[in-house]
Amino acid sequence: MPKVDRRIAKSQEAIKKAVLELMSEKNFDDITIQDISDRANVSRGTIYLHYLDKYDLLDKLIAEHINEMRVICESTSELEFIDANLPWFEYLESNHLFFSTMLASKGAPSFRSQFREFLVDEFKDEIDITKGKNNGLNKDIILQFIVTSYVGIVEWWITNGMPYPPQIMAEQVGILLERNL
Amino acid sequence: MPKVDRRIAKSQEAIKKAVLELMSEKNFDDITIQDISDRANVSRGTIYLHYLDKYDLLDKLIAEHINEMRVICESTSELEFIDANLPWFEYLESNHLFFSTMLASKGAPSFRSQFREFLVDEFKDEIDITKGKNNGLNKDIILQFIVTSYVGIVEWWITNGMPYPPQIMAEQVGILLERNL
DNA sequence: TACATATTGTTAAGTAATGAACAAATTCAT
DNA sequence: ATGAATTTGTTCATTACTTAACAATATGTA
Repeated sequence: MPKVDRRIAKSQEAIKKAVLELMSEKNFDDITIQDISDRANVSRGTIYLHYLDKYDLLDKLIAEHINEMRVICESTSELEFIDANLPWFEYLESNHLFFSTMLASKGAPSFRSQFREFLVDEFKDEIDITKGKNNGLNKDIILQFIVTSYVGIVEWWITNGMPYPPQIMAEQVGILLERNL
Repeated sequence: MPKVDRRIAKSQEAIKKAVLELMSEKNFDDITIQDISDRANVSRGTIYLHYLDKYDLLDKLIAEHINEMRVICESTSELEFIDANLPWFEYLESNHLFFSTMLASKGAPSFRSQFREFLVDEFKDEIDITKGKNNGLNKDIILQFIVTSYVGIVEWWITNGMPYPPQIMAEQVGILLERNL
C-alpha cells in the first residue's frame, strides 16, 4: 500500500477531529463547511479536495470506523471472547469522542443502524443451534438478542464516561457472551 | 502585517512544540534534526525551510518568547504592578513547557541570561532614587536585587508545577514589587 | 587508525494546500 | 414575497510541503 502523503493525512485528521468536536457542540445540520474549516484550521477548499460535502464527510468518517472495527474482528477471530474483547474496548476507549458523538441523541441517526448491521455480520457465524446450549433455539432471535446487548453495553459504557477500564469490560462482557453463544 | 500562510504557522508550531518536548526528554546536543522532524510529523526538509540548523531554531524560539514578553510589558505599562503581573503569570502558565524546559538544569544555558537581560531592560526605568523609599540608594543594586528575585520566583513557580494560580502569584509578587520600587 | 553508520545540509520534481474570486443556491428577517 | 446576507461548490495561480536522492561531515566502534 503506497503510504499517503503526510499532508493528506494531517488535513483529513484535522477535518475529522473538527467535525466530531462540532457535532458534540451542535446539530450536524447547523454545522457549515466554514465552521469545519475554521475549527480544523484548514482552507475551506481543502475540505472539497477530500469530500463532496459534509454528508460525504460524515459517511466516510463512519465507514472508516466500521472498517477499522472489521479489521480488529479479523485479527481476533481465533481468540476466546474474553481476549477478543480487549482490543475492541481499547478501540472504543481511544475513539470515545467518535462513539459518544455518534451515539448521542442528536448524533448521526444512521450510525446506530450501521453499527448494528456490522455486529450482526460479525456475530452471525458464531451462533450454532445444532448443538450445545443453543440447540433448537431460533438463530435470528439469539443474534438480535446479542447484538442489542452489545450496542447497549457500548452505549452505556461510553456515555457514562467509561467508568471501568477496557480490561474489566472485556472480561465481563466476554463472560456474558460465552454464556449465550 | 500580511498574515502568514497557515501552512507556515502550522509547520513552525509543530516544529517548536517538538523541540520543546524533546528537550524535556534529553540533552539538546543529543537531539537530531531527524528527531525533530519525526516528532513534529514534518518532512526534514521543512525544518531547513525555516531554520538554518537546530541552534538557529532554538535561538528563534527563545527570541519569540522574549519578544512576546516585551509586548505584554508594553501593554501593561500603565497599570499597577499587581495588575500588570497578571498577564505575565498567565503567559508563564500557558507556556510552562517552554519555561520549565529552558530553566531546567540541562536546558538552554543562554536562556537564563537572556531572560535576565530582558528583565533588567524592563525594570530599569521603574527605579527612582531621587525620592521616595529608594532615595539615595544605588540603582544598579536595586535593579539586580529585583531582577534576581523575579527570575527566582518564576523558576520556583514553574519548576514546582505552578502550585498557586496566576491571580495569587500576580497579587503577591505585585505587593513585593511595590515595596521595593 | 580505519571502517561502517548516522547525520547534515542541499537539490529537484512532484503534489497538496492556500487564498481569493466567482456565480449559484440557500437562509433569514422584514 | 422581497431583498440582504450567508453558504455552497468550483476555479485558478501561487506557495509550501513532500519525497528521494546526493555528497559532505560527523560519530561511534572494532
